[in-house]
Amino acid sequence: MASIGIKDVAAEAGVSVATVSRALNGHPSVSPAARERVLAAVETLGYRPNAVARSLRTDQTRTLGLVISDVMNPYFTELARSVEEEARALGYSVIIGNADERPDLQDHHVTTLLDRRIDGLLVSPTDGGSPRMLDAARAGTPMVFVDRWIPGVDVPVVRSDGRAAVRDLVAHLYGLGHRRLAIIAGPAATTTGRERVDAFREALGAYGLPLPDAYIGQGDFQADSGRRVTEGFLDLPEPPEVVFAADNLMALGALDAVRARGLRVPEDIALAAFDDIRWFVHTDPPVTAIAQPTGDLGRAAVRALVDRIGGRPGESVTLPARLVVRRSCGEAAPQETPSPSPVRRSTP
Amino acid sequence: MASIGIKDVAAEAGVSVATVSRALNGHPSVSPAARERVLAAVETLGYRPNAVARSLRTDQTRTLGLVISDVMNPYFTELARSVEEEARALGYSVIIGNADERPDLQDHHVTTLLDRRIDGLLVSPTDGGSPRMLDAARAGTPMVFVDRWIPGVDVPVVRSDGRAAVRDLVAHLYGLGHRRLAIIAGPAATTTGRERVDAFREALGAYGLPLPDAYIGQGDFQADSGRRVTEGFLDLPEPPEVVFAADNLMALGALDAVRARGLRVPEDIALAAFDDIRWFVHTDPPVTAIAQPTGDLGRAAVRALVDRIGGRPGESVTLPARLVVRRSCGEAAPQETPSPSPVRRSTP
DNA sequence: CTGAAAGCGCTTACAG
DNA sequence: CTGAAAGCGCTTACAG
Repeated sequence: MASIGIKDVAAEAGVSVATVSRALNGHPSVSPAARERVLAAVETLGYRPNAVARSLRTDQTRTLGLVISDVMNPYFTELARSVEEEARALGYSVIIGNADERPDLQDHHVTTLLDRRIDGLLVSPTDGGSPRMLDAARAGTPMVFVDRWIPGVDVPVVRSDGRAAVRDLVAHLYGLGHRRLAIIAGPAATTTGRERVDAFREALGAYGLPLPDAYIGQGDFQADSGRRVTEGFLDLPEPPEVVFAADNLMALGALDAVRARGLRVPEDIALAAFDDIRWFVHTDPPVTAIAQPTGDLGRAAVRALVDRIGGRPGESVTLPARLVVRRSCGEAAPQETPSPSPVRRSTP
Repeated sequence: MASIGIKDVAAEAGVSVATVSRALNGHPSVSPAARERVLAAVETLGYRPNAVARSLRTDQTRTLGLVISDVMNPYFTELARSVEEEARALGYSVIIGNADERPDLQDHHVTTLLDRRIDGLLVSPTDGGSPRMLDAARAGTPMVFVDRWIPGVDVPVVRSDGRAAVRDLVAHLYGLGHRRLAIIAGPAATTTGRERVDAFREALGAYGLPLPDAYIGQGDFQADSGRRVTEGFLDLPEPPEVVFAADNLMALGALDAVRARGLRVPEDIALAAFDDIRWFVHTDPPVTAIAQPTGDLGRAAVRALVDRIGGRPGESVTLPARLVVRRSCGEAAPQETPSPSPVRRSTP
């Protein structure tokens, strides 16, 4: 049952295991004849090198770890996908750890990944970081933060800046006549959780609008919290006219809550969300959202990490997000054509 | 820079590496005193065992490979999540390979996973299977198919049977007065691609309804194909009254196409989908769909695989899917309350 | 260009 | 209960 190894290949080809290894790794000093016999032996035996053994010997696994807050969030799903694509293009595999917004799970995955000796770690921290993660960063484990980061830790950060887009959003809302604006915030332990509130407050300030505590609902980036917070808003003596959800899942929850009360968007209450997803085009009504350049973020993060692994600096990247106006805040937006498809047929 | 190893711990604790290993692996024959000193040394040194070395030695990685057709498909995202959860509960990690419905990518991932010596492979095949995958199955690599499978390969299959739900769907559509029903099919190379068409045809047959070729559009389970096929349907001299998309992504594409033509669902054309997702509650209109017990599938698949790894048989499981009627096929369905939340507050 | 040999960090019979 | 030693499957100086 023992699977066939390099020794079997060597025997079959009539050379030493050293020569087999060299031939397989494209080492220059291998005679064409030897190389040919090795390749033939590999073929007839169906030999496949054992990556575990190779990793132990070379001290590199050609594997990247990606710890994200929540795979079920379409934003992170897309991020994970672009990370895997770029990694594959650069010759790496990626192992995803889903923290589910839980610090304990995040720590579990960081530990597991480190134990497996991944070459580098990409993380979108759920909190301020566990000791294990902080230690790893300090110890020099190649690491980069994506989307969210931990202040004070010397690690490149690849993220998008939503400030300008949030300003655009507030301008849009103000222009529509809305004055009582509320936000469903993400966890204060996350940078994105804090920043989106700050940006929102700042933008409101520019219009002389306040952001009272009652209009800041504490969510956790998951749908249930969006529902709960929205119910709270609706119970207020003076409910807000607009709810801005700091991510798309909480917007889903908000939609649930509004619908459960038999209310309508945007007639009874307007809704906007951070993170754009394809379904927002087809929701009732289509949801105004702030879109991040997700694929670019994932790719840039991988490049930065691979740079670090290679001993190069690894640059931090900040990309702008942009506002996509639809109908959930009132007033008809221009008809949106679905995103163009490469195989799009022109039909009459 | 060499990270600290078992030798360092042994030195610190004043014992041999064998004792350190035994203490750490909970081997019974270790004196309490020795165990204590080892644990203390581990603590002060911050030692973490090297999983790569351990795997080489024990010939097990405690890792499962999961090759799925498309992570961006919410159905598979949820499947992946439940797989990871159950695997973690059983002490395994999982590495996900995203085939993106491409046989070549699927093969890439199967190869990479096998090279890494995962203990078992979970796959939802994109096609009839590459030689590598078939060989692995034949060679006895613990393996189980989830959702899709390959006929003739002796591997347990964990999937859901949608036949009854498709019959319910057709009954629903027929009851609504629809007679011209079309389907956007998945790739014929996949079992689910074929089965859903068969089930649909069979159910139509029970009502004496035909399924003409013109009403079978060939999709690939991705959104663009849903759009393309739907455009084709709409261009027909006699377009169908209902479009049934064999997965949720193609339903998205169908929605795009219908909207781009300025038509409305269900007034101009009805829509139903295989695979239910949370957003279908909030789309315009809410989409009638067939829901699979996704989480149960993922968990059952992991259990079957772990059984195989342990030398046990590993049982095939078939779970029923069920129809969720909403408004996309016409006639108002009863108001749907969002799924109950554990933290749901009762509000006035 | 090629081979013998050491060694990566562990685990585990084998003795004691 | 404990240690010395072999060995998992590779890669890579070191000689030749």
